[in-house]
Amino acid sequence: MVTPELLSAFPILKPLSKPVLQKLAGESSLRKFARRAVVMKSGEFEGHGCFLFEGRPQGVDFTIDGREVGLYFVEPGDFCGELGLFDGGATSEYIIALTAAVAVFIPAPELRAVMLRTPHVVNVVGSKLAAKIRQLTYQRSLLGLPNIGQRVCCQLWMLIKNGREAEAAKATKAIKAIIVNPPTHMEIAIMLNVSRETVTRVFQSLQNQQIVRRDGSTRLVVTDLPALRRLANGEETL
Amino acid sequence: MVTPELLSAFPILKPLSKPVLQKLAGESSLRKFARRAVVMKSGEFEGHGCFLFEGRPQGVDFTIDGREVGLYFVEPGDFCGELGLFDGGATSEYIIALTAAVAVFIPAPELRAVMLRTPHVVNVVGSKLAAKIRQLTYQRSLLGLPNIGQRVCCQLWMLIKNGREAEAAKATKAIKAIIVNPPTHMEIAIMLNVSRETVTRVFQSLQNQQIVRRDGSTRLVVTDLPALRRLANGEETL
DNA sequence: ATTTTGGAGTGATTTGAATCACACAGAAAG
DNA sequence: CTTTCTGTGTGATTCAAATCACTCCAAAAT
Repeated sequence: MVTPELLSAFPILKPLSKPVLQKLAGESSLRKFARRAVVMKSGEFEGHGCFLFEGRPQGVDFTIDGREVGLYFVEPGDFCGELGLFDGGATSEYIIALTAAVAVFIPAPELRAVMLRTPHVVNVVGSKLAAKIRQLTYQRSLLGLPNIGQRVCCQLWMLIKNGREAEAAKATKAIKAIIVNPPTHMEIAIMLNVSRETVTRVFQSLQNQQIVRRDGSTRLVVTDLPALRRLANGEETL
Repeated sequence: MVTPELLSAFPILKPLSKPVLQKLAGESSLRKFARRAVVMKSGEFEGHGCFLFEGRPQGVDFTIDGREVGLYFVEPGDFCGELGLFDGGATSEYIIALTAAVAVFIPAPELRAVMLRTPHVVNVVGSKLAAKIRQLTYQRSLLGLPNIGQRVCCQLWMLIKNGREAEAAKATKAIKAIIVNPPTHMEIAIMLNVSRETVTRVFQSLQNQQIVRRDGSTRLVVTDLPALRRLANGEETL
């Protein structure tokens, strides 16, 4: 079902030797998820590493009173479920498929064994944890922004930056940018801890000022990147 | 100046072999810090691992408008500056010596090389990052709570739990708990993203209901732990 | 022994975002 | 080809927390 070739499609697993991949493949399983399905559950000990092929699931958490808190997105080629790899602890969030998704699951203990023997893998996983910490720290600082318009603009800005890191330097100077499959207003609202209506109103305002434009339902065009940057930096207000 | 014996006083470094410790010791330096000195600066690439001997410095972050946010404390025998060890990236917070502090500094590249060769060390550092992620995630979910009283109570509850993890099981049943050196209202306010006055009013309310009591300026006594728990869980409202 | 400072407590007022309650379009499902 | 969702757009209303503008207190600093 899962072949070593399939596994080596993932950057992190690519440098592994044939035999190791072979063994991992034997223990892995391929799973498909429908929209809104739960890919990974929080609170599960010794779960699986989840390597994503298709889809764009979101990491979410829930508050004590059951409200959803959006944290991040997982992109194809990336993986999740790495939190328990070092300490065997539970994953802290749920991963939910916003669209249909396909992923390879590798049992955590096996993955962990391979990881500890392979400096490269350990390094990638460790770097990912570090990146997540930076991301969470940043996200938290966003929530501290008193101005909600600014919050939304920062989030948009981040979506653009993360969307194409290679061209980040260029993108900073460019005037236009396109966000494909942008999060829905609801999803943004959950991430930024505001109501959906408020997000809609911010977008309305951005559109009136010709800063963003919708292009069908799958594309969001930012037509005035510098203006967005100024708003995100708080130099201007909506 | 720094001897291998000194290094092996740290649990994480203890399992390392003599020659490795010898080499690390040669590259390390011992530094002393006065009260209020900056032990580690955020945003520094390829810094140092910092192993603490004496003192109890605090990890702090700053809000956009420059206010300080207390995050956690580093205890003797523990270490900090681990965020950049995997990816060479920058630390996300400042570490500030609240009291005089003594620490060994090991350059990050050297520490990193040793770490990648030693599964035990990699494991400890990785686990530490994972724990931090769990903590940040929880903190993030707190900010999603619509009821502010609940937020404050959750934070208090966490302070109690983290204060004495060993007795956590017992503490859950106990009726009283003492928080030594509690954060100021201002600090709580910044952590929870509310105004200082609001925190004061919540505390006022908690005191009126005989749930907490102040004992001098350095101690906060929780006199009705179950009530606090109910408030934190949202079973009751202030 | 004062002055200064930083934290805490408290009312009055304001405000901005949540909530409610819709309407509407397009996509997916029947 | 309807019907049902899901995502979005928009006004009216409400309300809780921010802000403001103070006082009070205790611990540092001079």
